[in-house]
Amino acid sequence: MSELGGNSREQLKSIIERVERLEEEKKAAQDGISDVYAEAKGNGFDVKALRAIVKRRKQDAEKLKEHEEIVESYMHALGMLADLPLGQAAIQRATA
Amino acid sequence: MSELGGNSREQLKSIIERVERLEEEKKAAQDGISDVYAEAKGNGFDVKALRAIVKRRKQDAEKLKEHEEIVESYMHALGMLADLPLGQAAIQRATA
Amino acid sequence: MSELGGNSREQLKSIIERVERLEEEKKAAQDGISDVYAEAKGNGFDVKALRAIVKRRKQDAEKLKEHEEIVESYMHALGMLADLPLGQAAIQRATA
Amino acid sequence: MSELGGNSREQLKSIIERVERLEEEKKAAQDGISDVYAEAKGNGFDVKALRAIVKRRKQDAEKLKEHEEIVESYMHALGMLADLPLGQAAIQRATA
DNA sequence: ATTGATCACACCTTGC
DNA sequence: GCAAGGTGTGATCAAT
Repeated sequence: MSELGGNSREQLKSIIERVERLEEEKKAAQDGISDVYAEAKGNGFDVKALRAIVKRRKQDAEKLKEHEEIVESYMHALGMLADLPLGQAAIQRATA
Repeated sequence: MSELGGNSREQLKSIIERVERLEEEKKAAQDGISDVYAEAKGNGFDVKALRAIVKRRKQDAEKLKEHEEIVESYMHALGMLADLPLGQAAIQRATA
Repeated sequence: MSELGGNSREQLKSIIERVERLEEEKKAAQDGISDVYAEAKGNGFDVKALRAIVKRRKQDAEKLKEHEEIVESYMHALGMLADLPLGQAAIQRATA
Repeated sequence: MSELGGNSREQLKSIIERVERLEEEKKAAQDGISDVYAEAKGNGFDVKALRAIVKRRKQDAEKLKEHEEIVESYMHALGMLADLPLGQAAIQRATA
């Protein structure tokens, strides 16, 4: 059967501790979210609608990011043209 | 259509901001976990085994026991599996 | 551009047909498995446990043993986990 | 610990047998696919290209199915008109 | 029922 | 050509 040397043993302990620490943080964040919604509900808000808003905003952010990456790639492709007048025009067309 | 007064509007803004802040923290924690495992893998650890350790430690002892008892009872009901094709094959391999 | 003679064309057709036929069979088998589990669930069986049984039986005994030895050695290297936060908590729960 | 009565025991055995039988079929199909490609390779075909063809044909089939479902829903929506002259015209427009 | 994470498997690619 | 590591896909699982 395989055995772990003292060095690996320390590493292992560190890994487990770090993961468990992070999982606690993750759970804390999730609990916080639940709390916020619970409080909102107590103040008369429609929690389902709130979740829908958050969801939509996240999707919007993703879409924006995606778009910016495309623009980015265009910019890069046009890179060597960027400081010339006609290059400027091309960039304008690509990002319009 | 329903409208929100200035007060509720402020509340709403606060709710969304708090949730989004917490979701960022949650994501950061998850990313951190992935990073730790990736690093561990780079150091030669068996990530699957690491996950098994964390899971085992997290798992409610009761629930785990329950699951294992069900599996156990099924195994028992199958008479140690000896009369099923794959069971035969497994036995062959084990005794080869 | 490369062209296929009549002979190769026939071969090609045969290859595609055979692969697609086999992929249909594969999918049918997968669907059948899902059906069996769904039916079992309807009869009150714990599907997760059933999957665990099948998995355990399928698993190469060697490989399973290997995995468990790694987990084992990790557990051992952690000195039975007693000095980690979640380990403490688990002990608390177990002895409550 | 939970025990299974004789009736359930029979059911359980049947479930496991059926699943394992289906998994064998699934594996046989997968192996057959690999064999076909291997044979094709031996006959000078580019396996990667063959896979691409099969993949594209599957995608096409899915797209077609999707399209037909939409048509189907239109047909259904127009259902009560289907046997009247003007209804026929509407269906033609919807499925064009 | 929906979503995100994990897992298993087949595939591809790189290095030898 | 093969073995090994990375990638992608489909299924399962957990949490919501």
